[in-house]
Amino acid sequence: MKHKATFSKDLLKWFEQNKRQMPWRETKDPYKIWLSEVMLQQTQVNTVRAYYTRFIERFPSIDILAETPIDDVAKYWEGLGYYSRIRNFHQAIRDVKEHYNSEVPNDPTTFLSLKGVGPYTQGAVMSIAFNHPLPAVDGNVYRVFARLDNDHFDITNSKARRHFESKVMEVMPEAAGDFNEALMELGATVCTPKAPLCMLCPVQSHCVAFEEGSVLNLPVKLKKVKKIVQQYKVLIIQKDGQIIIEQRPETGLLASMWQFPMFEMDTHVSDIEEQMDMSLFIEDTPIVKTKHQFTHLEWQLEVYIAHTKDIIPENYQLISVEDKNLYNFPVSMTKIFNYYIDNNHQV
DNA sequence: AAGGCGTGGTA
DNA sequence: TTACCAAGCCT
Repeated sequence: MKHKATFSKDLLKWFEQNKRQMPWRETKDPYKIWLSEVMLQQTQVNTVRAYYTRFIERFPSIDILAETPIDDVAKYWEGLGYYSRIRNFHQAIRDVKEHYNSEVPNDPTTFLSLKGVGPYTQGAVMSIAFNHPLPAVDGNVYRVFARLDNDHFDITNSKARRHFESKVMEVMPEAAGDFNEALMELGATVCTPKAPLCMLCPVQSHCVAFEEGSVLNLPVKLKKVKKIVQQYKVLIIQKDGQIIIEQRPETGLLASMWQFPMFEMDTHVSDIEEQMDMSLFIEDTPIVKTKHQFTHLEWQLEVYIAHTKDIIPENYQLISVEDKNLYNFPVSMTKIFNYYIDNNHQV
């Protein structure tokens, strides 16, 4: 970010003048602030408002909540989603009554140990209620700092939270709670994911992504692609002291590379013989089972020794083990080849 | 450490 | 319709 020295002051000034009214901003009660933070996890402000008000009217204090059975409490969470939140919160509140004299612990480490309190909730409650100088990094903060610093760090990476926490701490002012709230408020109302209001942004002059025109590309969030599992039988077919290989198609996965003939796991021997136009004797048990990982899929391979006396069709190649360096094999096949040699399965 | 957990809103 | 997003945490 640019002008690091004045960033926090500019943001706080904007927040003073633009913060939205919310029920939980009308109190300094740590219990109520905590409740609001739990409700706001993965849930938008407009959804939370009504739930928060009803909940606090019914359970205005830690003692009252702690003394109510969980099933009665859970009724006040119906429709809000992520229901483990209320079970964990209720358990935590009972712990607070039991072990901390019904007062929210004014100690970040103790507070973090409570059920349902993670790094975000710890930072948010401790800074807003007690002004501890801790970061409270949520999705908004990822986005705001990724843009301020034109930072292309992948936010799905497990190291992302710590990465952005350190950025927050570099500019953390004395008013920690207000600053954390201001960052989230900015992300929720101005520095939004799809249609950010950069022309209204109070820290536009600090924003490198705005300068570079990369705002809409940030933050970087790599797509999670489900790995497809493919299971194959791999045949090492022996004939007259040599073995059979084939070349893969010119396009696609492992284009034009060589491999042992392989067939989907549930292919019957008769179908294999028909496809290869050869008669085969395939041994009953695989000599080895291996896995091979690609970016987007996984091969699970069972390797079988087979024998034939037939003429080899033209689309196959009969080679000697010593000639394997003359052909281009992917790692998966090289491993099988080496296993085959090292374990004396040769003819 | 990657997946599961809920619901409502938006493009 | 589908995909993605929204103040995360637990296992």
